[in-house]
Amino acid sequence: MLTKKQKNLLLYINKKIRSTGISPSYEEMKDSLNLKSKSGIHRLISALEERGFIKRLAHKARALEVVKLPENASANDIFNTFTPSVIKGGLDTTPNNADSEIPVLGSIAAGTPIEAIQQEVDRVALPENLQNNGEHYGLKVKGDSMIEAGINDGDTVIVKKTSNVDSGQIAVVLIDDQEATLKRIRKKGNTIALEAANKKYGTKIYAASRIKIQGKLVSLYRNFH
Amino acid sequence: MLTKKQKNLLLYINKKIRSTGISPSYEEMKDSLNLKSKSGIHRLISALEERGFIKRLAHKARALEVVKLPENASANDIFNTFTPSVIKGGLDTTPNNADSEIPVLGSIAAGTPIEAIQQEVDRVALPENLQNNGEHYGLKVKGDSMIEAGINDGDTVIVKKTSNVDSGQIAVVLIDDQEATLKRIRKKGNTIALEAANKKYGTKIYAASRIKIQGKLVSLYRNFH
DNA sequence: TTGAATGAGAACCTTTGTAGAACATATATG
DNA sequence: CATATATGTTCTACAAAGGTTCTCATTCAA
Repeated sequence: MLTKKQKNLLLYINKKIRSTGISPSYEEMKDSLNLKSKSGIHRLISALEERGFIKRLAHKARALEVVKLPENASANDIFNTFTPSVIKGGLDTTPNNADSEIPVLGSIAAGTPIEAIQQEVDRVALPENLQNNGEHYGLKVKGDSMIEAGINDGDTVIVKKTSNVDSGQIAVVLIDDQEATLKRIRKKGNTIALEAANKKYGTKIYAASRIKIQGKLVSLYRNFH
Repeated sequence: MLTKKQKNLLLYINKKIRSTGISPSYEEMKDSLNLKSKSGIHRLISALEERGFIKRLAHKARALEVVKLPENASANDIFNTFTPSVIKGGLDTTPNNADSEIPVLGSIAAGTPIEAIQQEVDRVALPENLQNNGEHYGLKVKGDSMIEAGINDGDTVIVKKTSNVDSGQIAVVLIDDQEATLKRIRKKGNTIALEAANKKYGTKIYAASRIKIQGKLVSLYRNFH
């Protein structure tokens, strides 16, 4: 349904809105696509609107809204150019189980501002046994702070949205509404300890009021190349 | 409802859109079906539209949308018309999940006789980006010999059936047709070294003739409780 | 031979890139 | 609050590249 340019612009607009809450201007979009004239953007915007991907208020500044995203918004460029040499035995027929996919929201690590992880960077399939069992989202892991728990830099973790996480489990937490991190939590009275799984990083203890538990680690996914 | 060509084209379009988010052009579709002229594609597209499988915006570039897929697609149908390199028209998302699942064959570790891993113990969903890319199977990992590569006891690894594994990659190998193991391989002349990722276990070197490479590690799943 | 599937390529339309004028909206300042 | 200025949006125009549609000729298998 979309050309490459249209898709790139759509992803840029989406990213901009999700990370800043403000629509980009034509000027900004022009720069982001390395164009030298704004009129190209205008046509792309019109094409996106025509195809139902965005809505806009005509003649209003920065008044764009993303309605839907393209089927696959991630960097599967490798897959695109690769021609399989082995044929799989059984074909699958396929409906469309977009419903069983969850968004991968971005990278998480100590110090990541929460805004930075609101942006969808990929989509992964949600394993069947987790479907119908609450809302989930994916996060890309950055850094090695959980490496001794077998969670490596670049892994995708699947997190169940809940604030109900037992002491000793691994959770995504938000500290002071500021930074998001993936750590093992220990509840001790009115405090919560965040334990890294790497001797290089220590355990930090916070007042429970400073910590918001965003979700519980339920699954992990890694690709090898 | 559909001819072979129509079905294959439909599968190709679907795959392209789902994997890249961008509709293919007539030129690209022409190449994928090994046709020499775009006019054939035009006729196929019209037929697909007439039958309600796709929608398009007339006179717009790359403006196709897949509405539904054929009931079933067998490997034979594809073999007959596609050249293997393009095959797999691939459907990717899958309707009935059974088709997008792969067997988990049992546990693998040093010492496991090959028979022991022929038995299916579970099924897992195959991530979408791997679905059109060869035959895969899952294995439960037993033991800690790869722990420094972030592969823990109890993890499920997804393995692509192939004997084409580069030196330095992690593979499932069969030693003397007897035992199966998951190790990093290093090819050195006429020998193959199997490296564990755990200081407790050493590297073993075998004559290449004793080793059969069963597959390549492509992905890993873990569940937390 | 006959009909369906293929092939070539011209004709036509869309997309993209360029530039800049015209007009509307937001923001700053007296 | 009025207005100037800056920032944004919409439009026209032109050129080149890329895509789509069409007609007609050819091939191929039954």
